[in-house]
Amino acid sequence: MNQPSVYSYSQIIDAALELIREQGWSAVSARAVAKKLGSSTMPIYSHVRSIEELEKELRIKAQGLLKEFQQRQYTEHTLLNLAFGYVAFARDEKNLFRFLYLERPEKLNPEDTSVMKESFFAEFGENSAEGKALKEMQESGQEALVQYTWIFTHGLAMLVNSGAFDLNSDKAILRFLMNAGEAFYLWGINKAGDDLENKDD
Amino acid sequence: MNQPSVYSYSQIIDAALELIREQGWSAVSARAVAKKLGSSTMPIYSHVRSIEELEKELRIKAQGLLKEFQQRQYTEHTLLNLAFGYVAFARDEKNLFRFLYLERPEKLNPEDTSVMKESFFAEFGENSAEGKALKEMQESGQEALVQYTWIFTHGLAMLVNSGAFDLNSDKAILRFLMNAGEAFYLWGINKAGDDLENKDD
DNA sequence: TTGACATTATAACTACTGTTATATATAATA
DNA sequence: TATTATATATAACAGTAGTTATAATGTCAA
Repeated sequence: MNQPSVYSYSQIIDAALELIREQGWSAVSARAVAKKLGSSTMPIYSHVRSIEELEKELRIKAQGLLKEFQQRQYTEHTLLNLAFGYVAFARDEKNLFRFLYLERPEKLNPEDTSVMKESFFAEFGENSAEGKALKEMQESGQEALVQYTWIFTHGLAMLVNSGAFDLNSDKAILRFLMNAGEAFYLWGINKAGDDLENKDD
Repeated sequence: MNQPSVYSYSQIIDAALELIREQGWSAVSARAVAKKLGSSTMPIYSHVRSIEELEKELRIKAQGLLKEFQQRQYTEHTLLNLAFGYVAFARDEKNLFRFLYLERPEKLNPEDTSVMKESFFAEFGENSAEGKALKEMQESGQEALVQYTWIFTHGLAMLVNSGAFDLNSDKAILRFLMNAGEAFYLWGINKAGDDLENKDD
């Protein structure tokens, strides 16, 4: 009794995402997506209530792509993979990264840090000497260690994204991350539960 | 032979800047500035060729405000003052910071790092033991040290700006910065001119 | 084949933008 | 005082945005 839609939901999302990739979020409009799709604006509005809703869907899709970057096995270290994936995404998908975190940011979900913490301990298991030392750190010290790594990773990603740092080679990025991580780690061991615990005042 | 203008250049800039402060760059338009000024759009165009030029002027003005933040003497340490001022600006002038570095970024001027490096050495003068140790580091090691500090500062500023970290107290910000700086510094001393020098491959 | 209905295209509405042409008012000069 | 240059206001132009009313199209069911 009806007619099959010729433009699918995913076609629309993909077209819009491609627009962000190529020209950034500011290039996304109902008409621009339609043009990319070779249609009028109507198919878009039949799959999505508004442009605002389209934006939400695009954010979900983009976050999925980021997740892919972060879940690849660049190294043996889970935490390092997460951090490197984040920076590589900022470098290789400049407009998507800008869309997610710079131009149209929403509140950073609290998971971001807790996930990093988990994988951090998954990495430094009970085998390594580092793992043992880490376990002896206070809870607050552990959290702080992950926080510091996260802050540094975020900073590096922004600067690489903006072009302030031109890190074409993956090795260079990895070295930055490893060096910083090592610095924080060693510092944390020495200061374990010392300066770290009195966090707010 | 002419009439004194009732709306001055600085009045216009200030009105526009206030708009950014309150509602972000996206709220700035010829008509919006005029409304804030209680005038028509004409006085704006008599002082400024276009909105694009207005944006340039606003960026200069905003950068001046950032500089003020960075030049205050929060502590004894010049580098720490620079870093803290940057983060405090990101926290206290959210929309101005977003205007400068997030929404409408331009290429980061290379000075940013070189300035930090200079003040870094001005701080750790020849008096302190740290200063001496620092001098013994290779040139590349010194640069890296400043880079790492800069990256961390940038990351912290972004996260504080976005609300991911809610650091109301100056002390908390200072502790983050000092801890990270100390970690990098100690790490740099140990590794002096070791891993640090082979920077790109 | 015909009727009903979903999908799509066209075009319009409203609201906003930067910019400018025109008109008005005002103050300094002759 | 009359003239003239300038500042400002009003209003318009062209372009864009989101959204939607209307019309055309095509497909399925009877």
